[in-house]
Formats: sequence, C-alpha cells, structure tokens
Amino acid sequence: METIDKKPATPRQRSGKYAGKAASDRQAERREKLLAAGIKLIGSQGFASTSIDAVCAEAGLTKRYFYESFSNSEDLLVASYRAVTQEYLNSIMLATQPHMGDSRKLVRAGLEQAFGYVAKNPDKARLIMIEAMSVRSQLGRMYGKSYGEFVTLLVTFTKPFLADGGPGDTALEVMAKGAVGAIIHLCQGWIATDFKQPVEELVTGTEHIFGGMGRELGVSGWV
Amino acid sequence: METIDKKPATPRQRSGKYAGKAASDRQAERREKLLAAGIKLIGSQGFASTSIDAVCAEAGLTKRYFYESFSNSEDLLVASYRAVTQEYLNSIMLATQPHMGDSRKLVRAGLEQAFGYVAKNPDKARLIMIEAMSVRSQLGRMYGKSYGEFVTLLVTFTKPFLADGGPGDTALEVMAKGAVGAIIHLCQGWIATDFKQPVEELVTGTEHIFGGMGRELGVSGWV
DNA sequence: TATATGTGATACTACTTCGTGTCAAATATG
DNA sequence: CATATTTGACACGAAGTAGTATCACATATA
Repeated sequence: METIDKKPATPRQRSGKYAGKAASDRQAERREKLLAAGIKLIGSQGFASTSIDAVCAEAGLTKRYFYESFSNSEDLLVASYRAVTQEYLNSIMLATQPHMGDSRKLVRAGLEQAFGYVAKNPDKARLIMIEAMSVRSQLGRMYGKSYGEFVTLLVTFTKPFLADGGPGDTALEVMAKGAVGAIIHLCQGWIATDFKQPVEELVTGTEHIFGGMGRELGVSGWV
Repeated sequence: METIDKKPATPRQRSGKYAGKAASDRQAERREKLLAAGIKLIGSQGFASTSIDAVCAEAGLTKRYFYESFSNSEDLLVASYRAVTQEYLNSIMLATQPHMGDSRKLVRAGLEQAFGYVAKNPDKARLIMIEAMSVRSQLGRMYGKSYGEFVTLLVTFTKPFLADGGPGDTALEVMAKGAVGAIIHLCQGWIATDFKQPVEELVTGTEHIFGGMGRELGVSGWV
C-alpha cells in the first residue's frame, strides 16, 4: 500500500473559463455585486442590522462567494467605505475643476457638490458619514486614509491662493480638518432630520465658514 | 367557592425600606451604577460589543435590575449619552464663565476645555462622539437635543459680540453647527490616533476657525 | 462520452445574546 | 416567631448569526 500504481485516468487541463468569462473576471464581477449590495443595505438599514446572509441575498449570491472576496462583514464595510469615499471625492473634484482660478467660485461649486451628492445619494452618504464609525478597529485607518484625502484635497485647493504671513502649516491642516468636520457634521444632521433644511441654506452658511477662514488666511478675494 | 372565609393571616404593611434605604433611593442607586457601567464599557469597548450581561456584571447587579431602569441596550446608550453630554457642556460653561466679557479669552478657554475634557475622559468622549452614532433610531432625537444644546450655547455666546450687517440668523446657526462639527471631528480624529497630536495645536488651529468666523460676523475684537 | 471544475441551494454546528422565570437566602415588620 | 417583600444567582427557551460542509447540477475539455 505504499505505491499508487494507477493514475486517475487523465488529469484534464482547464482554462478556468465558465459562462464565456475568465475566472478572474467572474470573481471581480461577484465582488462588485457584493459591494453594491453592501452599500445599499448598510446605507439604508445600518451596519449593525445588516447580516452577511442579507448581503448575499441582495447580491443574488451565496455565502461561499462572500468569503471569497471578504473575510468578514467589517471587511465589506471598509471596502464599501473606501469605494464610496472615492466616488464622493471624485465628484467634488470634477465639479470644481472648471473654477480653479476663482477661489469664490471654487468654494461654492465644491460645497454645492459636497451637499448635493448627499441629497442625491442618501444611502451612500449615510454609509460614509455615519455607519463607518461603527468599526472601532478600522477607525484609525479610515481617518488616516480617506478623510485624510479630503483634507489633503482642501489644503491643495487652498495653497495656490495663500498669501504670506498667515498661520503655519500645522494650523492650516487643523483648519482643513475642521472644515471637513463642519461639512460632515452638517450632513449628518441634515440626514438625521430627513433633509428638511434647504440645501441653499447649508451651502451659504458653510460658505461663510470658508469665507472666514479665507480672511484669516489672507486669501486674495476674501479679505 | 364564592367567598373567601379566611384571610391569609395578616396582610403585613411594609414601608418599602431595605438595608436602611427607601425603595426609590435603592432604585436610583442601581440606575446610577448601571449608567456608570454602561458609560465605561460602551466608551471603552464600543456599543456593538457591549452586552447587557457585561454591563450588569460591571455594575455588580443582575439583569433583573437592568430591565428595571432601561428597556434595552439602546435605551442605556441614549441615557449615557445624555448624561455625559450634559457633563461635557457644563464643564465648558464653567470654564468660560470668567471670560464672558472678552471674546478672545472666551474662545480660548472654551476650546481648551472642549479638547481638554476629551483628553481627560477618553471613554466618555468616545461614547458621545463616536458610539452615539450607532443608534439609527435615536440619532435624529440626539441631534435635535444634545448637539442642539451645544449649538445654542455657541450662538448664545456669540450674540452679545455681534455687530450689525453680518449674515442672517439662519446662516449664523449653520455656522455654529459647523463649528461644533469641526470640534467634534477634530476630536474624533484625535481619539482615533491615540491623542498623538499636541492639544495646543488643536486649540490654536480651531482658534483660527473661530477667528475667521468672528471676522466674517464682524465681531468686535476679531476684525 | 468521461472527467474535472464551477456553481447554487441548503444543511449544519457552534456560539452569542436577549428577555423571562425560578428559587432560596436576606431583610423588614406585626 | 411568622409572614411578606427584596435581593442575587442562576436556569432556560427563543432567536439570530457566523463560518463550514455537503450535494446535485451546469459547464468546459480530452
């Protein structure tokens, strides 16, 4: 019983194709479906009451494929968070692109998109602004990465308009973080009260916050 | 079998006292213990991973007494949130009391306490600034009540220093909400990164935000 | 056609937690 | 002492979920 004297017929070679698609494509497709389902469910029902089973049902897949792409539900939340944050930031960058020369127009366009996106995508907004907080273990990383990108975006936008003699870089960074916090907090309250307040009021109010910061920093056009 | 002919001996009268204390006192005492246990556990481990059993164990009581004071764990979270928020706001009011006449000193004292409290009470800060978000059903109410009090506090502080010709009341309110959001967001990031950044940097940076708002509003001493 | 692999439905185990119930010991009062 | 209430420890059922395993069927290749 020490040797195998008969090979199991023929060890067939397979390309990995199925339903006309390559294995990696099918896998990526499944991951996308799960991500979309996760965003929808977490954003609408909350992370705590979204089970893996429910996500799979929404995606039209089974648990096996969930664990193929994610190791647990927190993993899905983090992935969803990063995907939506990216989309959010991109949409803001796109909206501000035409106004890079005029700081006032830049701010207004940016804020209109920052609040407008939330109104148009309440589930996604809930996900990135509220539910993301649920993950203690990943919270630090999240702040470091995605919110950090938002802050970097703001600092990048500001620098070209900056005069000398304002606060140092450290203070500038804190101010940018604070500005991001102001927007997020206003959105959270807005979401929590079912978007009752007109978007225009939020934009205008936030514009004043940015205006004040512009004055404080000596930005041309605001002083 | 229609009449009861024999009274069950003597229907004793009891005052309700036990261990030398009145019933309502004992009950309030138990509630306090549970609240303290809840604040400690939710603040340190997070709401999601804090079970009612654990809270009872921490409080040295049993589940029966939990349900005597709270109807479920969310109820405890809401109560904890309100208690800590109250304490937080009171501590800020106390710290600013001596500087009501000088807007610059007022802002600095307020900010030092706003951030100082967080550093001194990380668990409580985590509770009110991070974990409180976990309760979808109560979120609206929270925003309406306790954060609203913070905003009101800010508007109240600002009004006496206000000149004419600034933005309207609606914008002022949005600005105040934004300012609260800036502080909260900075605290969240600070907590998430284990208080690495020096508190002085946060205070100074936030001071600039308030300074800018002061300029924008035409507050005397800031323009 | 025969075989290997991908797929989907579902079963299953292990675990946790909630909310309630039971029971004996401790304390107060007639 | 006898009785009623309060307390604490623990038991219990119901429900939900995570993660794994099983099995029949579909699809590709020699």
